[in-house]
Amino acid sequence: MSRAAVRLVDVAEQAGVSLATASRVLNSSRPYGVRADLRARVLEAAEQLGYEPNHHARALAGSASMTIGLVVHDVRDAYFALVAGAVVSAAEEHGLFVTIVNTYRDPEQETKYLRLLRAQRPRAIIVAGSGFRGEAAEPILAELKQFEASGGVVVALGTQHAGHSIDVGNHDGARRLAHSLCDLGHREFAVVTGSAAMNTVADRVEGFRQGLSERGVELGESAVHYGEPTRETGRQAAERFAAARAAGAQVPTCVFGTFDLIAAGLVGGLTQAGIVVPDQVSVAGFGDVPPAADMTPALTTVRLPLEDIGRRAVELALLTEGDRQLVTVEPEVLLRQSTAAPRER
Amino acid sequence: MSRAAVRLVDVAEQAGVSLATASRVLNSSRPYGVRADLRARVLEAAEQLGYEPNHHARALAGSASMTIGLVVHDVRDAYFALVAGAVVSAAEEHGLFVTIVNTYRDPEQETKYLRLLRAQRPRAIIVAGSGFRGEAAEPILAELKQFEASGGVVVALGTQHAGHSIDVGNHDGARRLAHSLCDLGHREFAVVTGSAAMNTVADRVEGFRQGLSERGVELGESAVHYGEPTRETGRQAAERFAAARAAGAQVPTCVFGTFDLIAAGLVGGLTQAGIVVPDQVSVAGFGDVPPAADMTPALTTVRLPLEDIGRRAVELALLTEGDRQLVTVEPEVLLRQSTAAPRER
DNA sequence: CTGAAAGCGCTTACAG
DNA sequence: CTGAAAGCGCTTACAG
Repeated sequence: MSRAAVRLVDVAEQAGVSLATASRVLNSSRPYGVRADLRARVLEAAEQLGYEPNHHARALAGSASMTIGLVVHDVRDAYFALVAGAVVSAAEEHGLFVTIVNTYRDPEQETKYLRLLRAQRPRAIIVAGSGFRGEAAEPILAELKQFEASGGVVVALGTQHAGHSIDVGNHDGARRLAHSLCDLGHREFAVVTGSAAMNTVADRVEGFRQGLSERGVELGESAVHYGEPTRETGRQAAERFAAARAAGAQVPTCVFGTFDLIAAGLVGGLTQAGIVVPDQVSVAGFGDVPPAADMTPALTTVRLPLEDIGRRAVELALLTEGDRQLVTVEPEVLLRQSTAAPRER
Repeated sequence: MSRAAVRLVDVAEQAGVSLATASRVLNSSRPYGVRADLRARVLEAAEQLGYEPNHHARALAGSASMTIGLVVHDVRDAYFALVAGAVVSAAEEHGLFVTIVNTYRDPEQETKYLRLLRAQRPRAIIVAGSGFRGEAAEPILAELKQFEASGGVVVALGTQHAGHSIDVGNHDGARRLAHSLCDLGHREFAVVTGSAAMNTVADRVEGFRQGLSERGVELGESAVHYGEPTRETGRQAAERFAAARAAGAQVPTCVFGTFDLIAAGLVGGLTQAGIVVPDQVSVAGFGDVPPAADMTPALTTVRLPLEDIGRRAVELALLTEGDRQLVTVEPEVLLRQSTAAPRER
């Protein structure tokens, strides 16, 4: 119960061996390093003293860092919470720790925290944010490159910043969803989505458009409504649809909210306006965030295999050499009660 | 673009000053430490080289660690995601990083990760789990004490393991909820909750019981149903109530699910069994987890001021001396559509 | 197989 | 105000 933490010297002393020997035992490097009796004495001493090696010293002395940096927009967001959970679980299996930073969808914050993260000298940085396009992405990319240049590994989810990347299935998932909806009989669609500057948004919209196109349906640019990835955006869009409908305008039979939250807002807004989902309009989301299955009606959506993604991300993070990898995963379309065949008119 | 990261010597060299001087400038300690021109040169060199100090070296050399350990049951859980988000935000404001570990509601895991966390030498450990009672808690407590003995600070949420603690309001929130429900006219209650071994459960049940008692209503032990904090537990309980009701048994007019998820299951199960909420039975939850407000009917629940809790936790984590603190926060009862005055019989 | 010693990148008394 | 030097707790060639 001394004021300071137990050090390796303390262990070595108690075991009656040199520092080097104690270190070798505790690092379980090669199997035949240390004589059995010495090994036993060291282990016992460590156990007895409750010794826990100082990671800082370890990292400084050259052994690989035990931490992984995880960059998300906000852990409070269900999607990122699931990603974070998967990464933390996978990391724990490898004895690694995960340090989380929130960037709040702000490129400047992202750059700043990436830089601060470098100071921690994590073994790898996993960028789970949706990334940005164009100019905003440049300083971020620069930070990532510098991290790589100093020996760190970068894993990007859903985008190809730098380093390894995992295609989480935004494009492919939206494409498959489009197929399913067309197969249900829909031909007139609208899309309500987040900011065009986000990769996630662009990927989902493009994937959806491609999927429709493969079924012979064109999605015009005017059918895509950009906003924030929030319930409110969905609700407002719903009100506009309802108004247009009341005014006798031609209205889509199916609306795709590219985030479950948007879709939830759409369902709420339409219902409130007296439009029955899915009888009059079908609504689909993306993400399969927990409440999606429990909404009324249960939300048709796309599930990304987040657990799988987390595991793969950590595996890539552990790679010490070799070429950049590009991993793909299989998204899954979940047809539930918020979509149905369109009514004849 | 050398292979290794930029070091302080590199900066000092480029600025033409000694290591010590460079260090002083970059640590912005006392304002009048270094001559202005030297200071400027150091700053410029650092900027130019993209220097970011090595935290490991810093920590080893004696400056306070920049990381906080956060122990949760599972970040995927909405409650913990919100807590984690709040802690990460607050930490970022102080330039600190948060390392998250998941314990999966398992005392052994918790002990293990607490121990591994010690190796990271974080400045503080915030234990956000609901904690355990009795024997299971002992090794956890021992780890925490050892961490404190070696100079770390411990902050416990919702329980008083060791170190500072924040009473997150489980007891008080449930107590206030009981008042509100009694004021609505209810006199017959049932409680559906998680495992009795969890502090959260015990606190909420006890608080609820006390609140009722203060309104002259007694809650018998047989009216409390223990299970898991899941939707399924709620659903099953609902089925039992429905069966009892169909059999003509006396049934409570109001059921309190001590977790929103349980309450959601209760509402779902009751509705499915043809019992209308709140007309026939009122249901209340606890937590105000995001979907709560958007359920149909919207769920009456208790909101804990998680943002506030996160901020206070980080403040306590930063305390370097002084007595243990016990912080209290103000939970809020949110009366929504899932509760109403009981129907006369 | 084992130990003495150098070195990782910083900070901080201690001299000047 | 500034610099040379010791030391933080480890790991790892290098000798033995």
